[in-house]
Amino acid sequence: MGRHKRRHPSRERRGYHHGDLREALIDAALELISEKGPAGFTFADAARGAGVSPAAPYRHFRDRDALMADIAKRGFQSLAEDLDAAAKDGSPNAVATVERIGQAYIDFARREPALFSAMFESGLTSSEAPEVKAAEDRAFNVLLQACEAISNTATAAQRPPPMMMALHLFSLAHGIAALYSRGDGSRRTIPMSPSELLEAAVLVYLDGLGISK
Amino acid sequence: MGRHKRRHPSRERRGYHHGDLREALIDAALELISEKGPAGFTFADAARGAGVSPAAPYRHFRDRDALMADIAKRGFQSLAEDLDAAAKDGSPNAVATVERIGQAYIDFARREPALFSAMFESGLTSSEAPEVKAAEDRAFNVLLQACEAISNTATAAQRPPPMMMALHLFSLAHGIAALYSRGDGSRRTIPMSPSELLEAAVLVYLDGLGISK
DNA sequence: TGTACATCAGTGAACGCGCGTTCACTGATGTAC
DNA sequence: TGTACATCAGTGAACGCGCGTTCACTGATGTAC
Repeated sequence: MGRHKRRHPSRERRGYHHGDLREALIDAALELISEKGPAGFTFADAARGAGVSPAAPYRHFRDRDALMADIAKRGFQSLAEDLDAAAKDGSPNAVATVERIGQAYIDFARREPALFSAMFESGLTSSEAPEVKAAEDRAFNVLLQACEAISNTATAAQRPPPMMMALHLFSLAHGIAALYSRGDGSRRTIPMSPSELLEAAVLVYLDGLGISK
Repeated sequence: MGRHKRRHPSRERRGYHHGDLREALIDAALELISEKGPAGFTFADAARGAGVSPAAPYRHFRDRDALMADIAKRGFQSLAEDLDAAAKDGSPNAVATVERIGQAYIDFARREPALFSAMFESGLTSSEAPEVKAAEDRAFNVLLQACEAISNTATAAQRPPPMMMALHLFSLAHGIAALYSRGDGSRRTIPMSPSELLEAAVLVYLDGLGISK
């Protein structure tokens, strides 16, 4: 795979020092997650993938869980950036903005299945990894703000609670992403594209709230 | 936890033969999954949990994956039964039926987090485990049939495609279940109950399709 | 009812293996003067 | 520019451990006659 961006794609290991082992370990771990799932690799595997001795990772991460937490945190940061870019991209109107955010969400799962499973299926709890939780909250808030914008433009009589809207849309996008969009072996096939499925769902949902383009 | 039903709760191991080791291994595995996630136990752990030697499980399962697949299959069978019971329970009208099916889905995730993660996050692919896929399809079809019933009662002009409806509602319920309802450490907290969240979402969605009670 | 035998479902010892982790070490790099 | 030294980021050997898996075995159970 190696589809995720590497910081130094052309840098080869030459000499005693690696140069950027931290990044190399993360890349190696993501590659292994792509192949065998979030539980499918060991600390020693990551070291091997980065071409260093099994003791080297301890210079950068306390243990395997710390490496996983770092990956999950980066995943949520990257997702937050994607959602934010979608939120700011053009914006003919608030409904289109919400649509784009949802599409960015399922697209992220398609492009980065290893990050996606590290974020949601690695068994980290938010109390163990508060930084991960913070990054996740940032991603959610992009959607929440878009929902607030919609709510504010609605007539007072039918103004939907933004938090509820955001939770509904987040759940919907997450469900489609996890079941039908993720770009790995656990994706289920359906007789339409995940993108079309999401688009239709969001339109129906917003229509149900009395909001239309 | 051991909250799942045991076949022989009172049967103690006494003597050379276990009596029902297959069930005991599954129970032990679910307990371990509850504690440490779907990747958090070994074949030997399951044997220990059932109180037998590490070689004993080989009489009943080819390997750890076979045990996991059996658990996932039972999970989907159990889910299908729950959804089916919800579909047949009372049914004042089709909308209420769909509501009950959704509630049964998130309730399953709450009650059986170990099964839920074994079903969706164990890394089994449908090609590796066709029986698991078949059981999952049975669960989905309960929802699909309820959607067909709704679609048939709608006026011809606004008759929604049942498959699309079912995929939307399944995704929504799955997203809420996975993020907010599951009864284990990876549940996120939100300022309302998952049940209320789902109820509101289904009502809004069906309203968007032009369907109301 | 008794006996001989087949089958089933366990045991427990053994094996090779790879893991996580530590340790004293050393090569490479940066910096003060 | 050169040199001495501190720090950094690796090595590689070692350890104890538990895993997956196999094997010949044996206790328990069922059945034919």
